[in-house]
Parts: sequence; C-alpha cells; structure tokens
Amino acid sequence: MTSYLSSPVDYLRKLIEKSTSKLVKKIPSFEIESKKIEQFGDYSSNIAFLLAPFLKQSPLKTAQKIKEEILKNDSWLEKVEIAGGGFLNFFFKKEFWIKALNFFPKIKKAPKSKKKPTVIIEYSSPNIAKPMHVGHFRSTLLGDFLANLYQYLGGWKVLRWNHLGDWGTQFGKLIVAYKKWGDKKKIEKNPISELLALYVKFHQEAKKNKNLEEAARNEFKKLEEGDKENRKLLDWFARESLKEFHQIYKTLGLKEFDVEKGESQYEKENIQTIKLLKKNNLLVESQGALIVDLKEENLPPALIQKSDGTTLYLTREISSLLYRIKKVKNLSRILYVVGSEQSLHFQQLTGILKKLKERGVIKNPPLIEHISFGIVLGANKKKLSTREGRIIKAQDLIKQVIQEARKIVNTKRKELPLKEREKIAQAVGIGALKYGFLKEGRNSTLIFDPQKFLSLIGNSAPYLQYTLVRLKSILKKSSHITKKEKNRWEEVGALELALIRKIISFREVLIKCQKESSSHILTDYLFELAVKINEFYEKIPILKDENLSRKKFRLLLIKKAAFVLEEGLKILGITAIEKI
RNA sequence: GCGCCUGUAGUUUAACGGAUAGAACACAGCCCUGCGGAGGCUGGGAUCGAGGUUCAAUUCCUCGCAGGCGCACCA
Repeated sequence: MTSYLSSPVDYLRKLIEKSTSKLVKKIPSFEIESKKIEQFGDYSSNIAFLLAPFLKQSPLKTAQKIKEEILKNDSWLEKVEIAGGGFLNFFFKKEFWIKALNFFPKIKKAPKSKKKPTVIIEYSSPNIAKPMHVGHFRSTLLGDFLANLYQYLGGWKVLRWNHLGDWGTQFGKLIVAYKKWGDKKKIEKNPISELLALYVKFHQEAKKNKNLEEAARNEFKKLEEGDKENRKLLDWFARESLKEFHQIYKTLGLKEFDVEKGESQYEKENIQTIKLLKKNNLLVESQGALIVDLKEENLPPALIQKSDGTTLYLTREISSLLYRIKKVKNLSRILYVVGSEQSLHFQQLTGILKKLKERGVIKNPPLIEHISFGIVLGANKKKLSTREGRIIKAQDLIKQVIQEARKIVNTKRKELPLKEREKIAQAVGIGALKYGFLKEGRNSTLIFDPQKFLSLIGNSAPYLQYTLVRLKSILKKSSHITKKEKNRWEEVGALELALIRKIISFREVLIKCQKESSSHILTDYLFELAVKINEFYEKIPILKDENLSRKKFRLLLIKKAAFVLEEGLKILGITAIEKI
C-alpha cells in the first residue's frame, strides 16, 4: 500500500503509464530523472517527447495532454509543470516527503523462497608466488563490494570465489630456480618476496643460459604428468603464498571467501573437459594442437591442448566452469571480476558454453558475465610488470596510506590515547584506499598515482567517515528522538526537502549499482548526501532550536541520513568508526 | 594487419540521447564567541577533429587523430 513512499520514481512511473494508456497503444520506455536544479521539480520525465511522434503533435501539446490526465489520477503532487519544450516536471507535496521520510527505510520484503538462485562472484584471483599488487585491488575491492551488494539487496545466495593462479609454465621456471638456488628457511620466513626473487633470478640467468627455459618446460611437463616431488613443491609454494594473501585480505577488512580453489585443482576435470569436447565434435586438430573453432561466433580459434599434450589457461577455465555447474546448486549467474585485457578469453569461454548448450550437453547454463575493468598502469603509463619488478606491492601501498592517516590523526587528535589513534589511522587509511578505487567507473584505464590515494579530503572515505561521526555526535547529544513519535512539523524548507529526496533514493541507487555492476554510483551518491548534510547542519543549528517539533523533525532527518551513510559504507566495505 | 576499449577544466573524473556538462584535487579569496575546521561559502577554468542522424548529441553512425589492450601452444 505504502510502497510508493519508498520509491517516488515507481509511483510516477505507474502514474504516467496509467495516464498515457488511453493516448497510445504501446507506451515507449521513458525516463524519470531526479533533478538537481530546483526549478525543474523533484523529478522530471521526457515522456512527451517520446509520445509526440505517435500523436502527431508537438511535444508541448502532448505534454499538456498528459498533464491533464495525470492530474485526474494523482493525489500526491503539488503541481506538474511543463518546461524546456515538453519536459514534465513533477513537484510532490511536502506532506508526501514527510511521510516518506518517516517510512524510510522500510521496504517490501521479497517473499522468502527456499530456492534462492546462486550467484558466484569470482574476484581477486592472485597468482601464487607473486606479490599482490595494485592491479589486484580493482578486482578484489570491486568483487567484495558486489558480493556485499547482492547480499544486502537479498534474493541471492552469494558465493565468493577466489580462483587462484597456481598453474602454468611459470611454475616450471620457479621449480628450476628453487632446485638450483632456493633456500627453504628463507622462503618460510618471507615466502612471496623470496619466491619472487627466485623468479626474477631465473629470468636474468635465462638470458645467459638458454638451457634454463627448456628445463622449465620439462619441470612443468613433469608436474602435469603427476610428478610427486614437483607437486609437493607447488603445494608448498601455494600454502606459503596464501598465508600472505590472507594477511592482506584481513588488513583490508574483506569478507572471507567461500571457495578458494587453484587452477591446479582441475586435473581430473581437464581430462573430462577434453573428452567432452571431443565427443561433441568440437575439437579440431591444428598444427599438432587441439582447438575449438569459433568462426561462427566471429572469434579466433580457442586453443585447448598444446601440441605437447598439456593444457592451457582456457582449458582449466572451462573445467572450472563445468565443475561449478555440476557442484553448485541453483547456479544461475557467475560474475567474473577480471581485467578487460581478458575480454577475448571470456568471449571464447562464452562461445564454448554456447556450443555445449546447443549440443544439449548443458541444459540450463548459468549466465556468465565478465565484469571487466580497465587495467591499472603505472605513472609512466606502462604496464605494471612483475617480471621486471615494476610493481607497487599491495602491502607497501597499504602501509603508506595508513602512515599518511597516522600523521594526520597524530596532529589533529593528540588528546586521544595511542591505541585509539591507531584504530582511526587504520580505518581512515584503508577506507581512503578502498574508496579511491571504488569511486571510479570501471571502464577507464587507471593510471596509478600513489599520491592520489593518499588524499584524505574531498570526495574520499574520510570525508564520509567524518560526516557520519559528526551526525552521530549530534544524535548522542539529543534526547528528543524516539521511534514512536510522529513528525507533525510541515514547514519543510528546500534544504530539508533535498535531503529527504536524497535519502529516499538510497535503494534505487543500490539497484542501479547492481544492474551496472559498478560501485561509483554508490560512492557518488554517498558523497552528494554527505555534502548536503554538511551544508545543512553548517547552516542550521539543530540542538539549539526552540521549536520542538521542528527540532525533532531535523533530528529525524539526521538520523536517517546517518543510517544511509553507515549502510552505504558497510556495503563499500569501509569501516564506519565511532571517533575520528 | 585484424578485433576490442578509451579520449571531458592544469590533474583525476561524473552525466539510460535530454533542459544551464556535475564534482574532487590544485589555484585565488572569505568564514573559528558555532551541534567536532578531516568542515562551510565564493571564483576562474573542459566535451580530440571533421561530417552525419535527431525536436535534442559528451553520448548514436562514418571518417580521421591520439592512447591502451588483445589476437595459437603464457596466465
């Protein structure tokens, strides 16, 4: 009944649909926008522009007609204006906004069904024996955010999946290097940097000694053929590396993964995969290797087995996909949060899945979606290469950001005990880092400048954290707010209205984030909300107000805004601290 | 060579084809007798180029220019 209170947009949409159904047979999909400029109303629609050609009238006249119909059907609008040659601008009554604020954030709960569809969100996926670097942040943070978002919005069983890179000829190189120059104790002490050093040394030596590459290929071949010694080494490398990765995840405050499974775990499945593809006449021999022809999909051929009989990245990806389809109940969607440089890879994977479906091998394949994002380049616009040591390690960056936050806390909050300052520095530093990645749309190439992530002012996590702390501080100092009290104060000003509008649209923003698999819509929204609320309490003293009902109303506003900020930060994975 | 992506203030960026292109940083000023100044307010400054489609183009199409990423035995 009151669901329109949580979504004015839905209300308007239905209203417009009802009001135009007499005018045309089929209503084209139209737009309802929340407007930032006050004179354009609370929301506006372009419906008249779209209907005008059907009615063979000017947009202006069409708008006039629609407006007449709307006024017959509606009871919540203060007025409807026509402007800009045919835009319909809607102004809600204040009464509506006050009711909506009291109602927020209640929503209609989706009926509880036992068979929730499962979504796998695959992200982070670091390579064993290599340091995690800034390139991994985009996947890791966006993936964690998406998983939080799906959980928050409900209706899904979410599986967080870490697909570890622990297979391939590079491990042949590492085994050669370890056998030649490795030191077990050193590695146990400092696993990844020691393993990386070995890897780098291999490449240096390989320039002089050409037999090394050959030896590496051999060691990897042995690994694929099940050599126990090499397998043991690989598993050990993996265990030691994971220790460090988990440390980073913990520092970043990520939720734990439900599944952490390396590429090396699909040996049996690889055999099955190749059998399956062969059986369905999908494999073709070409230059001694086995490929799937994807001309029908307008894609280059997909290499499945090398001429020496070993598998490739794509082969293991297919195996992993088939494994998930077999093991995960109600699997209906997989989001691969992986860089855009792999887009061909996922197109090929999709193409192969399609062919398997056409042949009836897989009946209800999940929707697989590559959530791609632009690569992260160094400040010199060059790719961050592990091999050449041209990377910014995750741990170093985290330390740097926390240090920056610590400096500020130490000067601004000298009076707090050390422990508390440290807690703040952590939350602020890591928050700023995460926010820095999440606030950007995911398509553009990110040129990574560490300085940028050290900024703790402006559109940043600390600004939001700071705002929230202040809001909470105001609420703490007030005792005039209870849940039961209704707000009767109705002389709401423009600032308050803008705030209510913003607060109410929280859920719409989240849904948009889900639809577009992007976090920047939420960060932008939270920032705008914070700016508005800062402006609000900067200009209007609340606690000193002698008009009690106005004061109560404003406190309610603060309370709801704080709620949105806190929930929003949680979904972003940023800690909302009590003190700052 | 082929394919995909990107081009917006000095910098980093936002805008399902919509009205006056929105921010942040930096820069120039202003506001501490105030619910926490990691704040608030004011100001200057931008759509790579040329065509086309449209009532309306940063957005769509074509051709350029510039950058990035892929393209068979790496992952």
